[in-house]
Amino acid sequence: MGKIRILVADDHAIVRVGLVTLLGRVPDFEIVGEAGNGAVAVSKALKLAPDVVVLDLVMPKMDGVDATTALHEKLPDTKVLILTSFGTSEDLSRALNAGAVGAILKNAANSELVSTIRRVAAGKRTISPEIENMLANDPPVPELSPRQRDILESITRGLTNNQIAMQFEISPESVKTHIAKLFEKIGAASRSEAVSIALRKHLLKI
Amino acid sequence: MGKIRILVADDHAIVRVGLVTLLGRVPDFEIVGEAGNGAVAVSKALKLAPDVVVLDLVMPKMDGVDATTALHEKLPDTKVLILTSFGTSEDLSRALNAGAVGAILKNAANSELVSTIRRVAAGKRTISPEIENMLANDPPVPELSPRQRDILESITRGLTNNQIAMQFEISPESVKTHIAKLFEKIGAASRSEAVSIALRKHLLKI
DNA sequence: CCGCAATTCCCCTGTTTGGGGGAATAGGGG
DNA sequence: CCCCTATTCCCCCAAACAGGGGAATTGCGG
Repeated sequence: MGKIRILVADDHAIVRVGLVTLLGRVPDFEIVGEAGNGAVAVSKALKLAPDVVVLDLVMPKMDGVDATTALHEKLPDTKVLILTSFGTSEDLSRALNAGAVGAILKNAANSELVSTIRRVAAGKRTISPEIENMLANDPPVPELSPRQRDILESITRGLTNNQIAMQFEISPESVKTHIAKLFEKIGAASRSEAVSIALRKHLLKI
Repeated sequence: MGKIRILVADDHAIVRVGLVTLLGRVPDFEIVGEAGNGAVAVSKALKLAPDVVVLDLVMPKMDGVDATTALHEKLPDTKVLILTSFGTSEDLSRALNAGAVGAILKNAANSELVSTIRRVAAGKRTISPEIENMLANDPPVPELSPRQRDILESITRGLTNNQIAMQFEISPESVKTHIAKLFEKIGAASRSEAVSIALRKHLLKI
């Protein structure tokens, strides 16, 4: 009867202490390592081959989504559990598509976290009801094309169509076309609304 | 030689476990209570009269700024330390103006947190260098008037001047005036930039 | 190979915006 | 009492924007 070997990754030392303390009290759990960012999490996971990696979504160096992608590819048997303080449907669905087995909010009760880790270790996809709800009520917008992301980013900085055209060395007409398709994709009727959606849904890495 | 009596308030159980574990290991610290939101923090503080209240900035029921205001008014001898995961200059400066004695980021090293609590307990204003830096490089924008907030909120929802005028039953000309002054205040040149600043700086309670 | 999305460019048109000016009333602070 | 802000409203005008249409190229996936 082996213990469930766990690696925790969170950029906040206090959260790591909390996780280690909490999970360390569970008899069949064993914390095998800690990481303060996604890159360290991946490299430690490669050495330790834990059963479960508990990953924060927002971290410096490498975020939770990219870390999930890397872990899923290199360690298919290691289960990823996303532990996030809020996050949008976009973030969560990207992490789940990247191969995360579970997702839970940081304000979850301690017992819920423990049972979720047990389920995730067993390979059972486990999404907390709050997150399930979020994904259902606020479905993620379709992925943006690179150009659309560029232009959305420029709009967010307050640039005009002509300035954007100059920045990317394309005609203002093309900018207008990109913006029209972008609006349609994200469901915006104006640039202001587009900025609002972009920032609220974390459509940009800012 | 009394111990430093501490109340911790954070909506994440894991963070509270981390704080209790970490601070519990310090001989002259004593955790006298925990709270999961600002309202509970204030009511517990009133009963316990702790030396230091460690307050998260973002919490349900009552946020860190409002809790700081209440604590500063009712318990002038209790020192408030803001413990935030990110936060903007606006949030931090409001908390400090509300009477917080210190502010530190959640990604601070554990030893730094301990020494900061000791300094705060002694009444020494202690702002972590990162936060000091943030306040210096990104000074908070002046407070908005109620009407300006209303209109900024409407702009963020993507409404046009005419729609905003109808919503508040004023003329479109007045809307234009408010927007012009708003732009000047927050340093925006267009509505898109205004939305960007509003959301980034947490100018709206959204 | 065919379709579809992405990317680029063009036309026209009406609406919206932002900047400039001014002005009146009310209210808070020095 | 005077100043400054907030609030409301008015004028004019050039620039920017959104929506409608069309069209060409590339490249990917079925």
